[in-house]
Amino acid sequence: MTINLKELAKLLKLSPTTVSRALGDYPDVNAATRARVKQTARLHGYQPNPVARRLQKGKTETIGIVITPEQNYFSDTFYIDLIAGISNQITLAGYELILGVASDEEHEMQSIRRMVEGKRVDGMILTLIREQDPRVSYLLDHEFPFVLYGRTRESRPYAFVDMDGKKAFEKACIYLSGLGHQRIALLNGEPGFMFPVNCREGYESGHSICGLELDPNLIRYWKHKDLSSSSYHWTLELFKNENPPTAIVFQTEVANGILNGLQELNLVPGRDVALIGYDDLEIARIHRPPLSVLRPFARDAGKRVVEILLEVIGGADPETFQEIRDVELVIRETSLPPS
Amino acid sequence: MTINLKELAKLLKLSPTTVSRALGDYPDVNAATRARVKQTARLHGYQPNPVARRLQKGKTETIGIVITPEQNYFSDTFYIDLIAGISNQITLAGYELILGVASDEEHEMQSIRRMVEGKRVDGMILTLIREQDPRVSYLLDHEFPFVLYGRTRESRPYAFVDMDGKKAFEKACIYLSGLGHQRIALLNGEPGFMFPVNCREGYESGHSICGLELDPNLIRYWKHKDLSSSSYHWTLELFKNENPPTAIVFQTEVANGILNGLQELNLVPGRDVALIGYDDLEIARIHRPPLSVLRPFARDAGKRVVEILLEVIGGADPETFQEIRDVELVIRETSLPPS
DNA sequence: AGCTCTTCCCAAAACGTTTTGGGAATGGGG
DNA sequence: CCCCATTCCCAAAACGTTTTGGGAAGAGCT
Repeated sequence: MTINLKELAKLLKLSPTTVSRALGDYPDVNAATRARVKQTARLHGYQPNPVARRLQKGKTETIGIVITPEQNYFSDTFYIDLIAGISNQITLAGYELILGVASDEEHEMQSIRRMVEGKRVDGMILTLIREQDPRVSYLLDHEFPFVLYGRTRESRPYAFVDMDGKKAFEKACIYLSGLGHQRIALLNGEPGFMFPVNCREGYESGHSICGLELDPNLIRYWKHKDLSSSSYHWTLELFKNENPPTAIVFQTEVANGILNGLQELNLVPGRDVALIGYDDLEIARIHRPPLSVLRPFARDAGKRVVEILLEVIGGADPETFQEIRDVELVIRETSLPPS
Repeated sequence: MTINLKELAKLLKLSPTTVSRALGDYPDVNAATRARVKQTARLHGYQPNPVARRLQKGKTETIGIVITPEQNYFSDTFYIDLIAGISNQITLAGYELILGVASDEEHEMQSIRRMVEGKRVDGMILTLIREQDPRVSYLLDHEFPFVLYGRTRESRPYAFVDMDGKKAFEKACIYLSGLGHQRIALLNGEPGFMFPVNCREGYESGHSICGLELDPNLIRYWKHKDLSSSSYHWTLELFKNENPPTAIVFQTEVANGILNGLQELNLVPGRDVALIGYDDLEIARIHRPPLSVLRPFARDAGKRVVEILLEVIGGADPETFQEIRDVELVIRETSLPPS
């Protein structure tokens, strides 16, 4: 049904070589023949067989990503946007995106090994980065091209795109402090991951910039595994404090837990407690009152990750691609002065 | 760094043919040599280059799926489980899953054409099926292997795995009717998709079984595009009715909108209005009170979809693979008798 | 010894591209 | 008229497998 190069060449009374080179816009083929080739190629809907092409080129033209839903990926629509951005850009480059799904760290590593050692991909994208991340060491050890969405603690140079979580939480604290809040709680992500580390740094530097006192009782960590129940739990705990917070900063993915907690306590978001979440998820927009948020641009970041990965695959120095992107503070109705 | 077949053969002082056949467990190679081959293959970490293998075999050993986040895929964790199940089974079979992300129907079709006509996959999996689905016609026209997760209106035979949405909503209505509810509302999915059609059928047959009267005012449709706001809106509308419902059945993905609506109206879920959602999403479990739900098993369904697709790719008759799976009714705290 | 049957192995072809390394015309300059 | 560029094309090799179609050696039988 579908035509291949040899048949197309026979049709055109040309050699496969010339047809291939015509389609590849090589300069050593006559403009007229090139046009003729392209014309009939289009006519017959010829598309080079990607498998044959990959074998010859020694490239898979494929990049891999492994997700771990159990670690609460997709309930966070932020990651969907990221993957959408990645996928778009990959398609634009004529590449393929292969997806692995792993239930835990062990399977995740297994999936990566399969892709890398099985020569199934030319490069990898990593997300949900941990402070000590075995995936990063593995890929560095194997000198395999990769880009992180996020950062890790690793002395060897590598490419990454990350959101400036530190500055984001700094901004939030400064803004809240400006409104008069003095007791700001941080409901932070699971320890072990890198992002919460940055959040905490920003939280602390924000406090120090504004001359606010840090109270360890106001910092709590939820768990990926039971996102909502742990954030609910810690919200209740925060207000058992003899000197409870007047504001909370957090990642929007746990908004539900926090809001449930506040409702339980008969505290009205915005009026009784100021809230600023990181990530502009749907819940932030549809909640009454709508939540103030810190907004990263995931789709754009996904695009950038792919651009960089393709450069790295092409042999560019990873160290030259380390981008930390700004995050916007969007004021809605849950960031008012303390009552 | 990695060894290939020819090198391995040279090491073993055997021909590539024999090595290949030894690894492939062909009977025409001596048991002792087979063992020796496998041993050294393992020792050197030999893995056949999948690209070369695919070229020779004329199979991509890859299957494709295209998702449309804008049509609210992943915010519904049900689909994550589905993809997880699919991915697991695909990996088990030694296949690859390539993922396309499309923003609308046009790009979706484009992505499918690329996979099919570009010979990038051996088969496709389709989800979020519409009543008239151009993807299905396209694949049937091209005699390309595929399996639907869901059903469509199409006279030609095809393979599918679907949840019994009809029986699910029938069950829900019968249960509610048994509790004494007489005014049951249906907040249904977007028209044009097949699933809501089944839901409605079940809703209606449930009513007819119980001898309940159908009131068209109690059936409303939300939109994928603004899931939460449209379901919020229709919840408010339902109670403007002079004879408002005492129960609502719906898809759990719109639970947030409904719960917000009820809160606005000062109606307590469970006490003032009974609720049964389709899909056991996290929100159903963490909400106070926890929501009664209809629970399909997505992970298992994903596994089955892949099994069937591999059969169909292998040449099996698609018509013999049409599975409609039961859905369990899980009673929690929002399905009490009317007050 | 001659014949057939197993058993075990292999050379060569094939999959569909792209790349390499020319080579045959043509045209222009001397 | 000869030589050298330039232009345009192509045959063959290569990518790394699997499959095809034997073939050699040895065993068993008459």
